[in-house]
Amino acid sequence: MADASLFPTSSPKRRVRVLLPLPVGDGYDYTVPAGMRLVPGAFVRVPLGPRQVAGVVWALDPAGEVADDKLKPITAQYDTPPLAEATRRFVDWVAGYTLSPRGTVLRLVMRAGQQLTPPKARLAYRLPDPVPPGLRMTEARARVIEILRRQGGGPLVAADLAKDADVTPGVLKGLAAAEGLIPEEVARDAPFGRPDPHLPGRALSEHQAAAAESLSAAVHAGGYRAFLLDGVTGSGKTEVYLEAAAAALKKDPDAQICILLPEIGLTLPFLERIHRRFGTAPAHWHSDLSQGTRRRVWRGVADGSAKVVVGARSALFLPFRRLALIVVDEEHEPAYKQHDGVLYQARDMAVARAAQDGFPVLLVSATPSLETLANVEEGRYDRVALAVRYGPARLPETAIVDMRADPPERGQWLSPIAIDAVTTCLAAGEQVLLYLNRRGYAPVTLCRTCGERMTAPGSDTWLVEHRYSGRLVCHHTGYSIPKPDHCPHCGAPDSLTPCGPGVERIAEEAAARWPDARLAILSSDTMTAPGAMRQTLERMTAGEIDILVATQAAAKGHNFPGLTLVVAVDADLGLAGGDLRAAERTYQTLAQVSGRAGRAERPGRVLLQSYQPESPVICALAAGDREGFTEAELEGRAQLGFPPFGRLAAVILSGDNEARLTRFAHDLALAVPHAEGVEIWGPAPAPLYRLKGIYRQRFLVKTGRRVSIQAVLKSWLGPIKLPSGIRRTVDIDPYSFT
DNA sequence: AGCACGCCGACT
DNA sequence: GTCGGCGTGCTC
Repeated sequence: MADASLFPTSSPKRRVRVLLPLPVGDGYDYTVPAGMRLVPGAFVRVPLGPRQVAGVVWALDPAGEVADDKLKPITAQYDTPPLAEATRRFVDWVAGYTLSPRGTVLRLVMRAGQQLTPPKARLAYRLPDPVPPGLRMTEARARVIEILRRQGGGPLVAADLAKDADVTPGVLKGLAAAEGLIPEEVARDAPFGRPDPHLPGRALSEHQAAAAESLSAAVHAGGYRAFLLDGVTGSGKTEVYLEAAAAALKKDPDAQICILLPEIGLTLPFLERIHRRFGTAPAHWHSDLSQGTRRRVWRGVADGSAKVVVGARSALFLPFRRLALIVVDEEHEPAYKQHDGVLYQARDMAVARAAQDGFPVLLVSATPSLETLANVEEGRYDRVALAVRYGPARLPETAIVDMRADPPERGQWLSPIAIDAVTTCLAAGEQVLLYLNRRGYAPVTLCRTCGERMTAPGSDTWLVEHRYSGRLVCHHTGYSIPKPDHCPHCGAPDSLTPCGPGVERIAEEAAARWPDARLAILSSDTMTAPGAMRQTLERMTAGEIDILVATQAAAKGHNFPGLTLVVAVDADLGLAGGDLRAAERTYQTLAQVSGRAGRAERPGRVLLQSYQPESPVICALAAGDREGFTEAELEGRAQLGFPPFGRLAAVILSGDNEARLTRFAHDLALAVPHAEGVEIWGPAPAPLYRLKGIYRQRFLVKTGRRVSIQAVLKSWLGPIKLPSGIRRTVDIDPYSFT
């Protein structure tokens, strides 16, 4: 028998649970190599099959079912600060709520993966203190030392220092050799500035000051509270919530603040506004940042040096250390709903995060969502109202044009009343916005000879004519073809006819009617060049455009001082279709578009062209009666038990084999649970039943508000194995139903 | 998510 | 006879 002392009994290896940013659920167990000290939240590199992946230590000494001898050791630990406990708890909660594997939620936090490797170090120089007295001085050396002095002694990156002092790198090397400079490696990334909450903000109106005061008080008191900051366009909501952010920073200089915006709201002017308020540029985050910026922001948030973070919905999943306030601007925007991967509603997740961590959350909108209004009514959220427009601007006057009584000429879309209004407006040298939320020339193309409706191959989607590019385009699949001369179905020549209007067609009509007016189209697809959209918006602001024909790309947050007339070409658009939120969304969009008119001294005018002028949405808009509209909508939803009075989830099954898909959907229907407060409808063909050769069947699940819809779904779907070739997605709180 | 293993069509 | 298509399944 061997001497035991030669073979030291290895103490049982320590085991940790590592969550990986992969759809492998709860992660795997690994052993900890000797000498490695780990805390929960530590970022580590681990072997996974043949490769190495980054993950996060989720638990120390987990109760592991996997045998010890199967465990591999952790490869290395990253220098990144550990993921804060609050952020880990948030990942767990989101996974549970959205019924997604934890790993996929962690993937949202870890993003591209390269954040973990520190940026390349660069050579920098610092001034010794004191500067050695015997140092031989030259003019060049004096300039170098002067620049460093002004920067508090450095360190400054060598390349920048040489450029600023107008010296060659040799001068720096020589100085360093003479010990007049101390070389140092610094991280390449520019550090984030410390925001100064004490800078004077913009002067606030009485209303703004009062609102800012109540929000700041809540921030100061600490603890969870949800607010709706409710005010019409132009009432100065941004200034108010920036004061709340300042209050959070005054209370705790290490606090972090997350300001969420729809992607489209992340404009340079907005960022500059925040820069001015805090004296330093905020960190900003969205889906197509460059790799380097992404890493800089991610690391800045992780180490706590980025204090004010402005970003699109995914910013909510940054690795915050000390989140103290979340602002969700334009909270009603459907853009907060994530549509692939983990399906989440960022606004709702933000509220959950605030509740978990115990800090305030501000939802901001001129046209709040019904969910939020219901929460206000039931006392869960506090409403802070900003009723009065800041400055000289006034609310526009809104009128309905009954298109049945005042129809446009055949083949045209502007009614005589609207035409008169535009003509008058142009004569006065003022600007007009013709709003139609439809890209392209015509939404439908059909053959006059055989009646064939042009669709994308393998899909039920229509091809939209774009005259601008001379193509027929599918807005859902991206498919596009040059517009054919002959009907592809019956071969008849010159038989394809555009049906209905898009912005291009309205622009054509306007150009013919007002040939002298300067006209521009604003929609996402006429703006292919980067910056083209911004350029058009700037020209509009500068008064270089008389008539802007625009989709909702123009609806958001821009200020056009010369704009006095908005015509909603088809105010009914969006009301059709069985979408639960159609009316709400129509109301919000049209209200936002209306808000574009008359922001300057002149009062604005809004014309809503409608074929159903008695519909509640149109009437409420014309009367400016948000309360009335809200009441009616909420009443309708309450009767149906729809959100916010019940919970809703969609289960979508998809696959390329139609028969097998349908069969499986019916099998699933047989297993539907029958329980109090649970209703499941389906299967039914989902909207866009066939898309790129993939068929989709849908179930809708509705439960009472007290029922855990997640538990219902788990017990129903959990035991049923998915056959191959069929995919299943579960969407809690579905928005578009598509 | 990767990556390997595994079972059926067109080719050096 | 192989090369390779991507369906299926596994990674502590």
